[in-house]
Amino acid sequence: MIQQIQKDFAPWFDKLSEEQLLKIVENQVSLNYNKGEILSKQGGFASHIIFLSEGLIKIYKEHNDKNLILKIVKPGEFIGLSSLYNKGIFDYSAASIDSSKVYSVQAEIVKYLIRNNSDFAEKIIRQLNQNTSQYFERIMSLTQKQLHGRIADVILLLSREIYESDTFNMLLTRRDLADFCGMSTESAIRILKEFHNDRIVNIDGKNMHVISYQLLERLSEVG
Amino acid sequence: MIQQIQKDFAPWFDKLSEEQLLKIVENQVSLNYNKGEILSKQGGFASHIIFLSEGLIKIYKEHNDKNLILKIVKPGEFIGLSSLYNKGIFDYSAASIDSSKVYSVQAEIVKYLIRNNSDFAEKIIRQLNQNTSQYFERIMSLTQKQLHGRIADVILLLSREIYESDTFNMLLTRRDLADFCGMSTESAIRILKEFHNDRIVNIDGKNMHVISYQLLERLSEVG
DNA sequence: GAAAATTTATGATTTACCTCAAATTTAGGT
DNA sequence: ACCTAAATTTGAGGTAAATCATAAATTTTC
Repeated sequence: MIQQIQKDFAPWFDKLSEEQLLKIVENQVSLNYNKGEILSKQGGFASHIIFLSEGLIKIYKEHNDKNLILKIVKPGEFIGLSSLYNKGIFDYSAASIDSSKVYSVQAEIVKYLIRNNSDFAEKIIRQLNQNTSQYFERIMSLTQKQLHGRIADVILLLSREIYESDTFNMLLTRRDLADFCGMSTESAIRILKEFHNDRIVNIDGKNMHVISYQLLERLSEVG
Repeated sequence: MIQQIQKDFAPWFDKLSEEQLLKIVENQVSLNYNKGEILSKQGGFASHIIFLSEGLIKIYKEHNDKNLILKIVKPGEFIGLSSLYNKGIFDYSAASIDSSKVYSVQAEIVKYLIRNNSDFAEKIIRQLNQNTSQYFERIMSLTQKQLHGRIADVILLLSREIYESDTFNMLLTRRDLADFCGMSTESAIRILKEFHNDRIVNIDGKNMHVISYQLLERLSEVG
């Protein structure tokens, strides 16, 4: 059990003491989620930090029936870090896109580690800043680019950051894609088809193959 | 000198050792900026963290001739924290809205403090998460609300967070306001005038007086 | 394996907002 | 105080994208 956690968490916890590692093991629970299941709800108590071991999670904000997907989280990342010290309330919801395996660790333990292990604290700050940098990119994409640029951005993100391949099953529905890009589902569908017809990507259902990164980048650049 | 810094930075540095405080004093420089002057440029080296002592700063991203103001920073906050550990590059620009006084501290010193003072590290994380929470609100405002809701949001922000009064000189130009709300300058002007005519706010040049928070909140809510 | 529900798809219509243009006011520099 | 540049304002026209409507295809459920 300890070995498994050490392995999954490796880059995060390699500098922990035996005692600190034990504290985690004792205050953690392993959970499995099916596709579509909700891990946390916006406004709910953020008593735990979730570490994603396998699968794919979307974190999103809800506003007047419409959702905006803030981030797609892949294995090796924490979910809920930004709720630490933040009134103990999640300010977003999280749902499983694929069947996922997570470790749920008590937030107090993470705070304890931050206080007692400077290496860990530094890693947390590093991660938070990486997230912020991503959020800035998202803000620019969502507010300064029109539909084509935004769809180009999400395809580039999926290919490079999430699946790390030019061919992948994106799992996300057209609606998810639209919610990620801040547009209507119909618009997302139309532009995907356009990209397909223009031989920028090859799309069959949820299977996607990037034909021209160059064109996608160009679309991303011009907005 | 030390006294002045201790006073200005008080909530941040109250738990520092004499040695740590001295390290800051020795690796810091005090600077004054006039209205309109640029403190840091997107893409430039983030070798320093800026602590705002007096004045008002806007941090913004540049994209194809258009700016998006990410945040208005008021005294007591750091600028550039999110660039720590991040390739040493600022991912946004910062400019003085009012004449401002800042302390510029070497980033390495801040990293040193994070490593050697867990209380400080915790405060940094707390601040970063507070910022992130604000950015989430911004994302929702910018992407899910239409013009009226966004202008309502910025007025509420200025009144409650920045100037903490129902009557204030907002200093920001109409263009700044538009850049904050992700809309054209003309649209910002039109909606401000509309709010004025509808007796939601009283506007005379850059002087603003909030008449009805209730209506602003309602506009913010419905988007 | 049929029924129900969700997702994907496409066309027509509407609209919120941008862009352009041109006038007026305000601010900044010598 | 004057001159120039920048900021503010208003109107008209254009358009990107949302919404609405409806249908087909796919997935989920029992």
